[in-house]
Amino acid sequence: MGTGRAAPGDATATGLSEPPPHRAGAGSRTLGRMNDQASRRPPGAPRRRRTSPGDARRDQIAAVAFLEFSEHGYRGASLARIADRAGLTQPGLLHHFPSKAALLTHVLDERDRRDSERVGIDLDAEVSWRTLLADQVALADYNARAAGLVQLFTVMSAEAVTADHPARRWAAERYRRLTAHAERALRRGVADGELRADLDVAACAQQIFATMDGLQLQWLLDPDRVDMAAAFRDYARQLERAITA
Amino acid sequence: MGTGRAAPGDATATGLSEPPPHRAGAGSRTLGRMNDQASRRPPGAPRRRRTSPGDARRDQIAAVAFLEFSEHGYRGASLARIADRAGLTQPGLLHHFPSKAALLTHVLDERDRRDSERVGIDLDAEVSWRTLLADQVALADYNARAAGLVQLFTVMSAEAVTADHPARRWAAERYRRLTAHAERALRRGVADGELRADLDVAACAQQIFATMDGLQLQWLLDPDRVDMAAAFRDYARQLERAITA
DNA sequence: ATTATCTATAGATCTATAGATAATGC
DNA sequence: ATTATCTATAGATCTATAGATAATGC
Repeated sequence: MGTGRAAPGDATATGLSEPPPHRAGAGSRTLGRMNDQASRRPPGAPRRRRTSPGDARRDQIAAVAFLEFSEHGYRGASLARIADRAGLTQPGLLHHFPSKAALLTHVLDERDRRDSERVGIDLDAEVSWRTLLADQVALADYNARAAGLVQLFTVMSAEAVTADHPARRWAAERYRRLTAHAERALRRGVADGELRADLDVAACAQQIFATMDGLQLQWLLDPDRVDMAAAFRDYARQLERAITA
Repeated sequence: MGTGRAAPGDATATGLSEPPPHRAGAGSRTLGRMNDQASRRPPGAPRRRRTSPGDARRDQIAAVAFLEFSEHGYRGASLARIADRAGLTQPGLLHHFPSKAALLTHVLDERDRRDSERVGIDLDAEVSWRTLLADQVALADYNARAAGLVQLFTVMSAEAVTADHPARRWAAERYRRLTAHAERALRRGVADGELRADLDVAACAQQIFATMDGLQLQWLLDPDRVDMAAAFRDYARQLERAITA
């Protein structure tokens, strides 16, 4: 917060080295990380032990960056402030990540990767439409206790539509994966005769995540007025009533 | 775009002096504008004609600012660039608006005010639940042809949750008005026996605007894949099926 | 007299690079 | 030898203010 150098343990002390957990839709293991050169070893380089001191530092920086990006957005975030909170100088930070954009994509990819492990949602799995809805309801419950994570995704997704934003591809790709997953589940429900034959599968898939994300936004703006988890649960019930054959 | 001074007619030439139209929920006439000191005359000052040259300049600046804020967000927008596109210098711009934050709140308030005239939605009117849904469906159709306006609202609403954002109050207040309007309509439907007695009115009201805004975001990120108007129309049909008694 | 606009500038930022120095790992 | 970190700094920004000059309105 101040201008002075923070103690190295700063982020950890605030409980930030392992920030909140999950969020809407989780990530798939297959999508592959974006362009995060800094994390790749040169091909012929000697294989070092799984967790080098450098990796730990990177994780610490990423944990602080997660907070900064969620609190200020990408454009409002400052590398100097992130470095300060992580206990090093701003050029010191850029030794670990080549640029601000690379740091953001690392944070987002890492979130996708970890969240897919933590929450039990695998976007590549084939699930029934009931499982799909139950998973998303459970996710809404979970997210209601992870405001920081919800805020990161909400702010980044919307900021991503602005000009030359480094998260643009990430955001578009994320919705493509989420809706594809939902479409498969809904299509199977139609094929099995459980869901109405005239169901617009694409539109319905888009609605599910639209409702989730829209409720998250209203909740972030006014947590006392909006019970996100309850509202989404109510939506899931309505949806079931409307689409079953 | 370039660094050189733009010709005074620049914004007008690009058709910007009267930017897009409408958007989600429209505004109410009653809410009162935020803190826009620059537009108030000192109490005892001589009343001048309705449209002074200064007001025209303000409108021109606001029209360009509208574009800049929607393209870059509040934090990514630059007063120098806005001034340039409006054909004056950056200190020249600050003669008309005391600060960047004041310029943003003026743009948002002005949008709310004009949109309530342009689109036929009055948030203070008492309407039936069928009218409410029909209005929102019509709005989605309308918005599908007003990407710039949708982008301004989408970006500002989400960016508003970040620390010390000048649109925070605006965004929170807007959802409060929108959901209050919807709740009244739904409550009447329940009272008249047209809607299910066990309907969760608050949750349902939140869902309607959540779905609208969530679809708008997906559409902005991937306009070819997402047919926002169709998806919302589909949602409205499902909702009707689910909530009628 | 008031309003609009300009130049000049203060005072803070910002990201990224260059190059030196210290620490660490085989 | 490699990795981590620092100081110093380039080169662009940014918003906002001070104060001068031009244009406009009664």
